[in-house]
Amino acid sequence: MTRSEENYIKTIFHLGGNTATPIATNAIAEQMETKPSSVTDMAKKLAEKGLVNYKKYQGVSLTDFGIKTALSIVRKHRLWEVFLVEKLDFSWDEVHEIAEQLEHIKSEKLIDKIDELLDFPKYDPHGDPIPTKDGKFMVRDKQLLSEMPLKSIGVCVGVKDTSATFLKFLDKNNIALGNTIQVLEKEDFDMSLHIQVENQKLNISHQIASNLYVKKND
Amino acid sequence: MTRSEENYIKTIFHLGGNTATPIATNAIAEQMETKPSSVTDMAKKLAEKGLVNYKKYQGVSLTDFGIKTALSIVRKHRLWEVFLVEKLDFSWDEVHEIAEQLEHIKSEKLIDKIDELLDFPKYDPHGDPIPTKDGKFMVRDKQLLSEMPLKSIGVCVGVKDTSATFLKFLDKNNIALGNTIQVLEKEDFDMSLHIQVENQKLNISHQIASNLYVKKND
DNA sequence: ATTAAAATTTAGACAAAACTAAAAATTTGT
DNA sequence: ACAAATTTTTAGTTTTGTCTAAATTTTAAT
Repeated sequence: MTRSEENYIKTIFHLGGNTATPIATNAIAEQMETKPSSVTDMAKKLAEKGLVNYKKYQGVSLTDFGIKTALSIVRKHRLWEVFLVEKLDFSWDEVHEIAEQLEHIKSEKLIDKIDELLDFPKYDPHGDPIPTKDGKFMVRDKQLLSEMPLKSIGVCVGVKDTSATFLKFLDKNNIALGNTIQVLEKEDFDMSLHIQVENQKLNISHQIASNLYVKKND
Repeated sequence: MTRSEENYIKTIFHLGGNTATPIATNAIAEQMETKPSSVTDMAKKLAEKGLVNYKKYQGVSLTDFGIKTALSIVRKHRLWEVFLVEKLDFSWDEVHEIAEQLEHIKSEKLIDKIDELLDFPKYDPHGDPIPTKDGKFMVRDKQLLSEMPLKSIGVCVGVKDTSATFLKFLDKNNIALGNTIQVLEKEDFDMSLHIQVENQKLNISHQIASNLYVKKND
């Protein structure tokens, strides 16, 4: 697998191509900041190799083999992120770009050793689950903060947007994974929220709330 | 810098192109298992970028900038090797291939953090010096075991050949860096040596002896 | 049900990095 | 010194992954 092939597989996976729903050429192109025609070319190549299902004009979806491959790349990416944060003191907004490179390192043994060194973490620094060696991963029951009912209390368990700007915003406002969050008020006008994070009350926009995952207390 | 450019720079450095002596196109091609014509192409490109001195039919040598670049790659390679051995329990015969990939990861901060995590090692697992961030490195006063005078005693400080087969041979014979070695006898016929390594006496061929570096006791 | 708009594919081109085969320059042997 | 051998370069081709522009198919709207 070339680096480029791996990036396509990963993108299709993230766009949901692991289900039966095929992903549109355009959607892949947009996500990868490339042209639709390039996607078509690669779709043919990946179909040839048995990684994706592809029929002209019908979009692209991953085969079982493609999903297995995607999970292996995602596993590497997320384990490297944990490594960077836990062992090298990187902050959660710095690790994505570096992990984008490290995920392509070819050595089964290396990533298994990293996994072991980190004591087999289940989640990455952004709260995303890390697939195991055999491709299984925890699907945590979580919901967007924006969808939590009024007064409900939960624990912040992940972010949807992992861009440095969003993560830095959270840092600045002392919102971190593991924090307890309660929805105190919802503003009908702009859908902004008044929330309490640990001992601090603050207002956040709908856009912020719809990028934070919370596990509701039962 | 592309991965390919980096590999050329590194090869030229290892062939001694850091000195004023230019390296022959053929030598580079042979080392890299590529064709001389490919080397010519790349030489032009690297000269264009100010990394090498190149005049037709005159061979290739690194510019100051090229040397700086080479040292940065070598630094990364060797630090990753130490990391693999010290933190992930790889053996010294497994790390080269993986480090060949890791050395191309682009992040100054990453390699500096790895350096720090390892407590700024001076040598890699094969005894080769690790350049510092600013490109300086220790040149240890060492000599080949094959050139040691009879009866002299030294400490094993490095290997010339870093192939897995050679390193495994050393493991099998309990020869490791840091061991004290004495030359007990030299066989004129085949230049083989009778040596004592720590508490063990053994015979080694000239080929083995000429791939082991020793620091002579003063 | 057509037609307009949008999405997708095809065809042809390009850059990087490699190759082969042929040409040119350098080195070597006598 | 000069022919032969070797080394190096040039010229032209290939592969991978990308692009643009044009053609085609699908989707949406009236």
